[in-house]
Amino acid sequence: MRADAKANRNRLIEVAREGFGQRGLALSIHEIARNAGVGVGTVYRHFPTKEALVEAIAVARLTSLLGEGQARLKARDPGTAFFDFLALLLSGDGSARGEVGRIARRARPTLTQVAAELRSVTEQLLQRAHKVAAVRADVGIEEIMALARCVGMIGFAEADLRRKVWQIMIDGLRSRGRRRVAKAKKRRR
Amino acid sequence: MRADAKANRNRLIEVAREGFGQRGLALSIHEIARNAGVGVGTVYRHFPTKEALVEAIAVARLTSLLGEGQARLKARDPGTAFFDFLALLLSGDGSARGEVGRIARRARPTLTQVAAELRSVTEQLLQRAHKVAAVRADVGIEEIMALARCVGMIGFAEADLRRKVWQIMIDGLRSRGRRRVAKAKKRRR
Amino acid sequence: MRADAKANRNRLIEVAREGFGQRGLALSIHEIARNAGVGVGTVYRHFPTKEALVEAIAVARLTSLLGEGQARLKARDPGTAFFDFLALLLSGDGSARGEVGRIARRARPTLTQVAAELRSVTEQLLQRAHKVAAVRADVGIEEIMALARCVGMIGFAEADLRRKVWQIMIDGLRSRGRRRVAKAKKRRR
Amino acid sequence: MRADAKANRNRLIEVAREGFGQRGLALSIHEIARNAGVGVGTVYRHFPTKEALVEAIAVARLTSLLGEGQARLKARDPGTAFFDFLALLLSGDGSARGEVGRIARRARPTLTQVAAELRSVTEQLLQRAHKVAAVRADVGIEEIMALARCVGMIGFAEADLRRKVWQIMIDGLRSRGRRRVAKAKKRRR
DNA sequence: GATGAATGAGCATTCATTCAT
DNA sequence: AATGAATGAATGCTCATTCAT
Repeated sequence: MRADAKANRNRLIEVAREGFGQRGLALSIHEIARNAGVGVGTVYRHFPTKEALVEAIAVARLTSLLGEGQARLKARDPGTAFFDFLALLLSGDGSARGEVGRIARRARPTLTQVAAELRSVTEQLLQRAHKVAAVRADVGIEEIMALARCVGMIGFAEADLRRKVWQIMIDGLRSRGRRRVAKAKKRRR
Repeated sequence: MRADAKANRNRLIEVAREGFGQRGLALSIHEIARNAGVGVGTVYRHFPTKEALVEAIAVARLTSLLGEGQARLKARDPGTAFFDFLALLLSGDGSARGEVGRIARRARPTLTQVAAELRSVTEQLLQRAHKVAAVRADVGIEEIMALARCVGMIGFAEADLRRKVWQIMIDGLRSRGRRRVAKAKKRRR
Repeated sequence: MRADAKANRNRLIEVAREGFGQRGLALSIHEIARNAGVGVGTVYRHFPTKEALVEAIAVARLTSLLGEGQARLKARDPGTAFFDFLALLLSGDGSARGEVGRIARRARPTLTQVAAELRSVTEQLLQRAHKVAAVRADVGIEEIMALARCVGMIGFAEADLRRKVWQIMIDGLRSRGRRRVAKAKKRRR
Repeated sequence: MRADAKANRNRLIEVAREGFGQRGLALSIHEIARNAGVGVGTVYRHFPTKEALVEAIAVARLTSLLGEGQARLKARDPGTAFFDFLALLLSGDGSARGEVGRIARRARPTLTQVAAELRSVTEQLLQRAHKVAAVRADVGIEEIMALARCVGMIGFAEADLRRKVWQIMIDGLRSRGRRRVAKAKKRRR
């Protein structure tokens, strides 16, 4: 039954992530339970409070991003590595949006820890990209994190908006020589 | 009496806008009433539902922006006019954030109407700026509106994040010749 | 409508007192509301938490006892005055029983204040009774309050038990000369 | 395996008795299970419902008292025997308090049976004490049982109150000749 | 017009109980 | 026999909305 429980837990995180992405924190635990096909008690067995569930979602997402980032630290082309990773960073589904994000950002040891590591990896990727002049020289880690958080606030239902903003941002970050190429690609879309 | 009622209405919009900006939709009508110094009944006299109040806030904000935009249509320098207006567009206080924005965006005739007009004015300003090459040629009205909505989602409490993102965006929109200047200014900050 | 509200408040205290007396803290606010013929919201309008309602009940009861005690301070016969008052003190309906009492006794300014005054009045009545040797000399205020609290824990549904214990206690408190008379009366029952 | 099960059962009764004494019926089965170092399922294997557990606790306690009482039926000094037994009767830990007692008192064959036997033994001890005039003549079995139940309602956390009331009661029950001695002892405390 | 008392649906959370492993 | 995951009814409490004054 361990396996079943684990499956339930993952199912819940998945269902809740989608739900929060679409409807924000207003989504009730009852509805999450219904969508996941379990009773409310099961949700509470896995996550003692709604906030704990939100945190679990955030930790899962950041941990996954962290893995992706670390994998790219050894890539041949630092520019590609950075921009590919950035695409992932900006591809959130809005589950971090608004109040959800605010809760998630309340000092929660695990989350804070993972967030710090993620930032660190991002910074390393950025520095490597800077070295080959793939990124505008005047853009630092602060700017990158700010953009990521900003885009993260765009909701699930607005995938189009998200993609557009994200394209503009990435495009704006490339250093000039590169940008021309990027624009060319974009035009061809 | 009319004057009193009108004053109450404006007072309510103002108080509610601030409140929603800081605390999101979780802010209750009771608290809004208390902060405005009236009874709940009075809030409901002016706005039949909470959503109606949210819409009124959005309409008030967009109407004000619309006025600012129209005034800038006759400006001498289309570049300055556009970027000044953009600054206003991006200076929201986060009252459109998250759930608030979602409600406001539900098809509501008045709001839709004002939003369309605002978009039209913005487009005109953008075109005028394009003519003098003040803005990157590959940026269209869609991109501008997307950026504005995205930044609008950043909450009140995160003014710093907002300013940073906004600076990066505006900077990224200038056409190359101009940008150098902008960057120079920014560096000196 | 002030009057209606006041009536509702009193009705609620009355209904809740009876209910808690019979069923203890397990009685839900929903049931109290139903018994009082109002919605739950109305209960919460008058008492912000369940504990506040419990406190209100206790304060009402102690305040009433306080009045009775003060009125008896000027009585001609201190013995009769004391024992009559004691009868009131011991006539609680069990609403202070068990957990209810424990909550009520948690440091709550108003309640603590009234309780202190009640104790003071009881002490004065006891001292006056001591002067005419109506009460056993070795019984102090501590003993009286202990007995009162103890009897207060007997539930509503056990009025018989309450009366019996109470009779034994009062009887045991009289000084010897008096007791004989009391016993005689009791025998005649 | 039988032995294990038996040990578990006793462990549960012990743990639950303590817990209920301190926290009342609010104590959950989960916590009892945790404190006893078993799973909830094991609790339910031994006691089909929470009420059954409460009853088992009461039966255990009364059975133990019954044994003590029977042992004292042959004592040389009926007065000492009676008052010693009374001390045990009044020394409950409050696990019968409030709601717990109410549940236990709901007609439950086993419990009712044991309670009747306990009452019978107590009555015999009382009668023997009456014969040597150790107890006030006007006190019957009803009074004794009433006092015992009353004191039993005083909670664990209020050991002082319990001891005080208990002292007063026992003191009040002695016949006059004896009481003087008792009082003397008490004074010396 | 304004007020605030009343309403009750809805929410997060708890916990006795069941049952697959 | 024991375990603990799952269930869902029930509870305290909030809040948008209505309506008598």
